[in-house]
Amino acid sequence: MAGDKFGKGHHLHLVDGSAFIFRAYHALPPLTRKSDGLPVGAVSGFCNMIHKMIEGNTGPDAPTHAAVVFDKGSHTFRNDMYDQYKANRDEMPEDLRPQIPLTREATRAFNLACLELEGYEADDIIATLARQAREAGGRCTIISSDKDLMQLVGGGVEMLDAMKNLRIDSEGVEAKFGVGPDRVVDVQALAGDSVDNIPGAPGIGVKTAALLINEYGDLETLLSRADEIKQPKRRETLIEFAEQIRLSKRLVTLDTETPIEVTLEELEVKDPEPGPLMAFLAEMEFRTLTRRIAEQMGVEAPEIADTPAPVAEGAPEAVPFNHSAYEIVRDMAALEAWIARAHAVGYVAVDTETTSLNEMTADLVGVCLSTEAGLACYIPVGHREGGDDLFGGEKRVDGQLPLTDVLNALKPMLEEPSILKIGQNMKYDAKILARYGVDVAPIDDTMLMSYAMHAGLHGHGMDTLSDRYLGHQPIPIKSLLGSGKSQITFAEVGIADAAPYAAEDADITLRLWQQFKPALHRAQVTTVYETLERPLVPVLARMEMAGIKVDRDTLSRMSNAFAQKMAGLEHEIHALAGTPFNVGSPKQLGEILFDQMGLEGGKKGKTGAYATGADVLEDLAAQGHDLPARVLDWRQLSKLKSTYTDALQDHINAETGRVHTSYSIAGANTGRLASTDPNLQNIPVRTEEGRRIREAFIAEPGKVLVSLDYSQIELRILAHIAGIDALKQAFREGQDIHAITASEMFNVPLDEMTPDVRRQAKAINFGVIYGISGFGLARNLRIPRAEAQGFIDRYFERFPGIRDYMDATRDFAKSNGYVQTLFGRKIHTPEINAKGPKASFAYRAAINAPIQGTAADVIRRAMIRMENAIEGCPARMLLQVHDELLFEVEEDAVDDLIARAREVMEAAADPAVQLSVPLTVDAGQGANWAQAH
DNA sequence: ACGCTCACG
DNA sequence: GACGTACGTGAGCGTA
Repeated sequence: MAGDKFGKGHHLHLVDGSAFIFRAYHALPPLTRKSDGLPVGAVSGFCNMIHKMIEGNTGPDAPTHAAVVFDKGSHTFRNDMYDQYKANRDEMPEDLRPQIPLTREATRAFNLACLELEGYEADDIIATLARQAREAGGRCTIISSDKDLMQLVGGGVEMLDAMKNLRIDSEGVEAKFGVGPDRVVDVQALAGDSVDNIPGAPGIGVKTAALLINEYGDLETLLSRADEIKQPKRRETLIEFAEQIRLSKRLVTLDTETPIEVTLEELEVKDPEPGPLMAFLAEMEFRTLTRRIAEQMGVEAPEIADTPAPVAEGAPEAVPFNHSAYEIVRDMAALEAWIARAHAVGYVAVDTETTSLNEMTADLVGVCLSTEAGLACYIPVGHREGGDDLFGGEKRVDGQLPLTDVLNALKPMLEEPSILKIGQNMKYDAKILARYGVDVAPIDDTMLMSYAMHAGLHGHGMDTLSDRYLGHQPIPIKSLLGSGKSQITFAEVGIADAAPYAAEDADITLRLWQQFKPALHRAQVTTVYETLERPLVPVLARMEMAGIKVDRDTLSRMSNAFAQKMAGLEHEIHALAGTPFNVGSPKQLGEILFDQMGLEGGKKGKTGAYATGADVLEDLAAQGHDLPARVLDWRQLSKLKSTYTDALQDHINAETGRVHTSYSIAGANTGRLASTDPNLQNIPVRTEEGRRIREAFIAEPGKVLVSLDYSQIELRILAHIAGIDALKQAFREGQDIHAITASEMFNVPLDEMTPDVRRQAKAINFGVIYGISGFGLARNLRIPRAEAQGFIDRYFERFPGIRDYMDATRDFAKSNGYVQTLFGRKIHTPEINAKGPKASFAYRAAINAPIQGTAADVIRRAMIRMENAIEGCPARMLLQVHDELLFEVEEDAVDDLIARAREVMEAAADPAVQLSVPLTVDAGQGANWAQAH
């Protein structure tokens, strides 16, 4: 019979592989491979199920042909029909994702045909093959319990629930749906399916649907005669939702004509070959299964090492760096070859070279790709002759492909969902390419991988990472561009010099990725990377590109006013000093105050200069000295003018009229973002004079700025983490948290609370978040140290949970070298076991990091979900200021935006973390940021 | 390049 | 018992 055409007497088994995987994943604990921590629980379960199935395939029902069928990709033709199809499905768990390709390998290792088809679900392939088997006169058994497949039963096709070992034939289907297999889709179309998000007819379930179909024969007859139905509700539903029901039917109906390129004859059952199967099982390190199958096959089980592989930190690279091996791409054939390489391996490291570090204005000069360690190319597109002539007519260097040709060729690859684009600080490259109409996705980012694994240990720039993890020092960019005044742009660097530098960056990035990818699992920060780092990249890129409108005239007027006031103050200060000096020089000011004028309390810092900080000057001013008081005023104005009203004007983009900040994702150790060029996270707000600078941040005509900020988020997180019932209750009841603290500490009833007592309690609450010390609190409250210590003692007495939290956090940091946020972010504290003041710093940072970091995680989650949540609302998210999000919204959509954004922010911890305190969000709106805040 | 000062959360 | 401190950032300025 072997080799015969499939037909009578043959029996095809079709396994719903994707269902196997999910069942295996959920049934088993999260096993990991011992040598490197790769998650393999689902693969293990999958192999056991396949093995068990093969073992049981004896006797008259044994298959002559078989295949395991998988879903491929998440987008199918059904999504084109209905964008909500399966839209309520959760994302695939992060530790399952890397196991998916391994299950394909497992299938092949068992010598089973492995089928999948882009754009189709496994069910469609199964439907197609089952139809072919039936038409050929053979039998077919579908190994699955998915009711969506029941429409295929009949005419020699049956289903088998492998778990319950239950065969389902036409009668079984009728028992389940109340109709025969041929009418299953009609019933499903009416009943809908919440799991797959099939809408169906509202209020009609399987029972009613079967009743109706049995009465009218089929769905179309039912719908055309819907007006005959007696029950008014039912009648109206069927008439009103007729189209939705028809759509549902199309969604549940399986495609029996998928273009699968395999013949039934090719699916003939073959015995597993010991070689490849043993090799795969051993590679997965499945000890028990390897031994058992080896015994059954009568072969020797391969040896599986029992020790974790050594961590290759700082190990020398396997492939040496060879700059002359990099290719300069100068023709389309070479470019196409590189694109083909990316398609072949499914990933590619990408790096762009540009004329400046400002992504909003930089021009593309070249693109680098790497698909393999040591193998990289440079594609020059924007090199120009240096030293432009008198007419400014810079000439394009010869030997470069036209920019548009290169972009047209690269765009499909850079946007191809099945090719992973790897970058170091990919937000930069993505923004550059976005300006050339390329939407890079999906991405991985070695900087963010390092941040997830190594926050607190070292920086995450390419040079640091290359040195540390590849033992290689990259070519310094300075050697190409020079520095200072004579610095040139990358466009002016000769292609021959540029290529090794540029291609090397892609090579390094790829090598780092190869090393970091498995290390991410070992460090158990995959979820942090996948949910808190990587998805933030496109969100921030869009915020930065949106920018915020800043009114130059407002700033300019303020600058002039500040300049006038400063001149007056400067005059007074010089008069008071009796001599002109540079008020902006702390050194000169210190000498004037403490040497010349002989004021008390001059303290020199480590550089030998007097300290003249605001606290020092305030003390002197409080003693009645005018000069330091004037200097304080002058300094405030000077700060506002130079840092804000002047500098901000230089950041207004000529094309957009807006200011585009850049957020560093891996800048702050705790998970907070940092804003640079310019920093829009420290625009003044605390003093009235400074606050007015926010009036220059405005909405476009017809739009409004809306600010939403978390109320007391860090204290709420502290109350949750440390489990302080009194504080948690106060938050639940929406009470004044500082007043409650004061009341508890000083035994003052709430209605007798004075502002001063409340202020002290507030300082203590914040002190706790910062890793409180008597010295620090004393300085902040300007009270004697002993008194401050007394406050702290009383606070710990009243809220012993705080002390427990601090002790537990310190102990954890000491034994693990890091602390964690509620979402699993790790912040390393390498100096916690040092001696001296360093340890004190590390201790306080360790106390603070889980609280600040958890708050940072929360708002990151909100930002990542925000774009979906406000879709359709004419609004854009512009800025993040740690606990605040600023939006620009069309006037008539303000209330809608506030409602939606608030909902996302308040629920941002769910479902990963169930906070025992509510998160609440305050909202404001106005024509400018001062009003909105 | 580095420290000081000060803006924010 | 002494040490030197509130946590996390970035920018502009003066000084070396």
